[in-house]
Amino acid sequence: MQTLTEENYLKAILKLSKVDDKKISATAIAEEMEVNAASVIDMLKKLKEKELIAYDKKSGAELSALGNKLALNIVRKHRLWEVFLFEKLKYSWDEVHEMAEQLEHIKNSELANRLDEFLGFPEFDPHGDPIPKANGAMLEIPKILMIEKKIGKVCEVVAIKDTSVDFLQYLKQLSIEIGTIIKIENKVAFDNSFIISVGKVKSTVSEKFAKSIFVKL
Amino acid sequence: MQTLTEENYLKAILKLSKVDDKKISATAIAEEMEVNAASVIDMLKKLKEKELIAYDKKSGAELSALGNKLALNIVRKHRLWEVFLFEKLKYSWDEVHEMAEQLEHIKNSELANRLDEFLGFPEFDPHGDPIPKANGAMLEIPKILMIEKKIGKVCEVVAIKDTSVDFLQYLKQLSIEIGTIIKIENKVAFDNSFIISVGKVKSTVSEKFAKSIFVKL
DNA sequence: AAATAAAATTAGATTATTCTAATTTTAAAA
DNA sequence: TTTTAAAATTAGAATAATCTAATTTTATTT
Repeated sequence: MQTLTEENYLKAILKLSKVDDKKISATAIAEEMEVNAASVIDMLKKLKEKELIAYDKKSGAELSALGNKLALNIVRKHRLWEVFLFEKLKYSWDEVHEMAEQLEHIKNSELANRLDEFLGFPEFDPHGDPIPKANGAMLEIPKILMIEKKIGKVCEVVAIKDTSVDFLQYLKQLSIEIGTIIKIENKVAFDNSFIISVGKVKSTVSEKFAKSIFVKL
Repeated sequence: MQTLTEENYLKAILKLSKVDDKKISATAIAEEMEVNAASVIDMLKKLKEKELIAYDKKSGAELSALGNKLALNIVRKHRLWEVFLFEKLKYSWDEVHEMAEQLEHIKNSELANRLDEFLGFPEFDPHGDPIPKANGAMLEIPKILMIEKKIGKVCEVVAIKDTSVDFLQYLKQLSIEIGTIIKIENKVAFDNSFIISVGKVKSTVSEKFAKSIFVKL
């Protein structure tokens, strides 16, 4: 059985392993989790002891088969709870993450599956991220960052890369949600900002914005 | 903000305050929570510091107005989550308590009310215990222990006093749940056991059993 | 290769909660 | 009232997770 803290480390390592192929250093984990690198080293030792990860300073941290399974299951629970909060309790998408961070650690071997069934086996969470199945399978849909889209293209929002409350609230203000159709009206060469239209409303958004949102390929 | 542990102490003190008018001693709390009395003393100091309880060895522990409110809210969340697990996720009543012990500590100011609304404002949890309202009000229905009922009486189960997994599973086996009608067929003077019938099935149950189940007054 | 920067690690301290093993208080019984 | 038992308390240690402040390794630049 893992503690809540161990689970959070496993989740962070899983997350970092998806970003790119860079080695997962203690420093990277420390930054991701906003803790001190010294704390990370201690925990990596512990997780290695428990055979949930492999770790040496040369190649960094890597989840073992078991560690990967556990981490995926936490992500599964996190995203299922998000769907519950969003669909059933009518929370907005900028509110669900924080609660799901707590709910994902509730222990019961059947809970994820019961919740999954109750929710009608959803494929995606409210931010468009795929929900891992019980066996760890995850449906990935072809998507690219909005920044890759050319001027004049019309695209559909399928996922949000930056799920911070600030960004999600900004999106809500712009009436952008999963499924929204956005047209790339123009790009400003000066600062790489984008002029987009959502319905009949035109807005100018930053380069950072265009890198934070996924659209259908 | 209270830690999970502090919340559990408050809950225990609330529970003990309902049992009878005996003073709530450190020892009583230690027994209820299955921890060492020394640990209890430390925590009582802390809760007193935070003005969540009053405590001195002479009169024991007592919840402050704030402490009472917090404790009631935990009970409220516990029982609402139990209803969710029972009604929506189809867990059986002997399974819900343990998960609700975890879920009751999820932090979000609106959560209890959202859950309450989603569940249709239930009055009782799966064990027949009343669910405190947002303002702390709690509907108590007139009930007595089955042991008080005379031979020949027919009574309706309205709540379970002993909600241990062992007892709940035993009840499930006897097809007894909230709302079940039980007839007191006879009592055995020798050991105070009860001969009861549930539907067409007669069973003999112990005195302990008859003291562990509430029926409508 | 020497200098510098970045990353990893160790040592030692801190906080929250718990424990055991005394010790002190209080209450109950003889 | 002395004795005994129960309850409360203190002191000191343990565990999990964290931190700061070195120190050591490794990598990068000149």
